[in-house]
Amino acid sequence: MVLAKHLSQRRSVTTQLREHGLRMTRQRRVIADVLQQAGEHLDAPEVLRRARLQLPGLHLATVYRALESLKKLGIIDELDLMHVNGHGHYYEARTSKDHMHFTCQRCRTVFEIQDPLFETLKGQIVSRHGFTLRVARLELGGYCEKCTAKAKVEGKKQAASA
Amino acid sequence: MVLAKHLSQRRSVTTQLREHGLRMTRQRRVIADVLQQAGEHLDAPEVLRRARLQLPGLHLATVYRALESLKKLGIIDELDLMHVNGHGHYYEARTSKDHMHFTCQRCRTVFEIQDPLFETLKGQIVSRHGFTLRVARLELGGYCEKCTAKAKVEGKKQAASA
DNA sequence: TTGCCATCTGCGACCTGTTCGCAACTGAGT
DNA sequence: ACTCAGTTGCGAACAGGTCGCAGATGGCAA
Repeated sequence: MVLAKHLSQRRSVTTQLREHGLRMTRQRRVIADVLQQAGEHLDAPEVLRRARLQLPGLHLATVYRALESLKKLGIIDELDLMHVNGHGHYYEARTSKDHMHFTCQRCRTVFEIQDPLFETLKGQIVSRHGFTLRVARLELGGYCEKCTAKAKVEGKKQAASA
Repeated sequence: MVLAKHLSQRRSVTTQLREHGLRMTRQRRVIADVLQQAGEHLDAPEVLRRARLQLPGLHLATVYRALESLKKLGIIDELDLMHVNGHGHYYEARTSKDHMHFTCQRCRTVFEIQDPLFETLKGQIVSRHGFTLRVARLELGGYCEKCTAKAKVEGKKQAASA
């Protein structure tokens, strides 16, 4: 099942690449696989690290070039995750259901959120403005439930000691 | 009217800074004013250029430090605008009504979009997950209405010549 | 199956956007 | 006015990402 899924996705990636005059190379295949199997958002160095398990000579520049191509084809999405760790970017394979990302600015956990209202909102924007939508990125930042509680406790301590 | 608005906002900025142990300096005041008067999203070098009209010796590093402080206080927001021009960031003063940004990846025009559904969606996320929401950034990319039409024409040309 | 060539890769140098360390300066409380 | 923690200008440094090039390789045609 999982294999079949990957094969079918791979074939479609190959086709999509060809439609844009691009080739399916070993490097691009491995990089796309890494992202599809990860499920999670990875940064470029992490993609490199994982891809090198299968392709030891792979270079970071190639990873960036592949990510760029896959992004243009809409196969992967680029995220910032509120820049909680430097100014780098994160990448993840696009799935059928688009989701949002909430990043806790205290513990740095990233939560993936789905809400049908997101689809509704996107649809409304497209139909109202006549846009062709290719990417939609909703990123949220703040405190997660746990950290909201912890921050409240700390706030009281600080107030008491003052 | 405009002046009064600025004065009131400035006082509140000063207060907010003080609550965090920060001072209202000439530099921060000018930088905050530039952003509030611009209305539009500006990148750091553009903020520097405009602020230097009032404060010629201002340094880019100071601009970055001020933007960082104002961002932490929630007075301004940081945007990527789909990185249509390099990897820099854009900044804008936060207003009462949060809005979304659609960037045309062909002509690079940025459209600001408001939709009450955005507020609803944010509210729903907060209430469902117990998050404390501090920043919400919805960035969209694709083709604007004009460019969608142009791309269609070009697509036909290409198909005909092939 | 081989040959061909446009596309792609590894590599290191490079570039852009942002941050840092430090000495001098300054806002704002007393 | 005095004080001093917080701030600034400055240049050097840093991180993330891009580029140019020479050699390798996909994948089409014969």
